[in-house]
Amino acid sequence: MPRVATGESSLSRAVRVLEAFTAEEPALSVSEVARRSGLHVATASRIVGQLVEHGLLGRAPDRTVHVGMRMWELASRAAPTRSLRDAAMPFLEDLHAVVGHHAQLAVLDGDEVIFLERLSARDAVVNYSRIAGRLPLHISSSGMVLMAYGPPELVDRVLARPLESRTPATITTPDQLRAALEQVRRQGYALLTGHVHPDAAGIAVPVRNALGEVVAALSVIVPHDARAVSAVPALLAGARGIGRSLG
Amino acid sequence: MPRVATGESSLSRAVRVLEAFTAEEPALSVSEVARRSGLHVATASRIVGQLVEHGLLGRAPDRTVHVGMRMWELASRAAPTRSLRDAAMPFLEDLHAVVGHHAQLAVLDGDEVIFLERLSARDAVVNYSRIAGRLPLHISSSGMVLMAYGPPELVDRVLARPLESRTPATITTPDQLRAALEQVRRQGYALLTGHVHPDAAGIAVPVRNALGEVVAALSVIVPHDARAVSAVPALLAGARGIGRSLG
DNA sequence: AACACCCTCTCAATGGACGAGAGACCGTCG
DNA sequence: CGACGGTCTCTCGTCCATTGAGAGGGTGTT
Repeated sequence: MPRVATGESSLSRAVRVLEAFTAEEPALSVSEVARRSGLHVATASRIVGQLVEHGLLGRAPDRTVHVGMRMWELASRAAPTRSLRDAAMPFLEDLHAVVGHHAQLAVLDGDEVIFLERLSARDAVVNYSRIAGRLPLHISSSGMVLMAYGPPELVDRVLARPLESRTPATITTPDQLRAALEQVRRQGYALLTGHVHPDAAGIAVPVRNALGEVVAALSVIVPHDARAVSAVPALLAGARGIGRSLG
Repeated sequence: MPRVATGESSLSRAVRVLEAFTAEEPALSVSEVARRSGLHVATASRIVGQLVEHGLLGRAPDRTVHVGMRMWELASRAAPTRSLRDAAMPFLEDLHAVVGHHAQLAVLDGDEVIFLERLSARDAVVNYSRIAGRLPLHISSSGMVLMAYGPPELVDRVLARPLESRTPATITTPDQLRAALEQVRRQGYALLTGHVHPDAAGIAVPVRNALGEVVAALSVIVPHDARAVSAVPALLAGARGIGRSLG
């Protein structure tokens, strides 16, 4: 198309532009967008201009660009997990009210957990997960549940790459992982203490639909102490409620 | 570009494809996408294919297409209203727990209300609003609040077009609207009974940031009876809390 | 078997997208 | 002040990605 052939569709470039925006830096200059997306500044400027026209991006008075309302609207109104979220919300609220701290709903996407919803108390322990945020499967209790009840080849894929370590407590060897998954299946829940953060414990249970398939993980993050495990019954009850609501 | 000139950017076509998906019909065939977006089937097929490759759309085993996880992820992780939603969530939960039925957070977008979040009880009265759904300003209590405290020209723009009517109680004349807005400003809250649905009452209050600017509306939908107005203090308290959290 | 869909591939033609460069603008520093 | 480094957008010639028609293969219904 230009002097230098690229062999790439113009739609890909637009997606690269959209991918430049993160939770940490939701507002970028055009130059910054160009840098992150690896596009020529003029190209980035043009694409950003078009996306702004369509409302997928928005432009602030200081000329910085951010994800637009329309983008959020299009993605949210027809989100693939809308029915799951709707079914889960009341139970997530109850769980949060009873257990406090963080209550979360997560699903499997690719070989990672993605968090659909999170309710947090103001004085809660630290939590690195965010809504629409991802974590490696072996780092989070939700991920352990999804792995334990997921397709067998999933574990193989996860083990095909080195297990990223975040804290000294992180599972790092295949044997540890397989043993931990076996324990999850035996217990019916996953309890990870200090795997994300030294002072936090994550507890997750599977959410099953009417067919008994595990479609999500319901979890809480609480302080790492002896009472942590007492959240399990509330989690199990919530997961059953969600499953029933899924119809 | 082809035999027939269009004068339209190819990115526009991709956006048209994305806009084909709605909350009512989140899964479409390629032909249906083509019909809704006004594109040639071959073109729709190609664009859908590309969007699926990038994860913005997903394809089910039955070949129908739906909005993809990645689309939701990109839109949600850097959503323009993320900080507002995060600040509001705890108060929305409390409000919902106390008042029951529906508790909602909405902002102004264009000349419409768009709902950012909604917590609903299982046995709640009907409610037509959805998350990422829109309503005309004069139809919802949230819209009335946003109009009452919004820029003056907003009311003019709304009145420039005929006021759509949903139920016999809907405000339909400019005089009614201006009087109602004046009342909202006097009272500090908007109470709409039977404007969305005969048996439902909507009550909304403004959410102000540290500068005193109205940035959102906090509202509840409750059964239309004498106790409805008793939700006002809880709403006002919640709105103040959200404003303080916005920092 | 005929029909009515559906989807994707191929194809030639062409117009929209490309990157370089220039110009406009801003704020800062010496 | 003027030079400078930074931003962003516009123009422009080149040219390849994009386009719609049509074909071909598939599926499900009549």
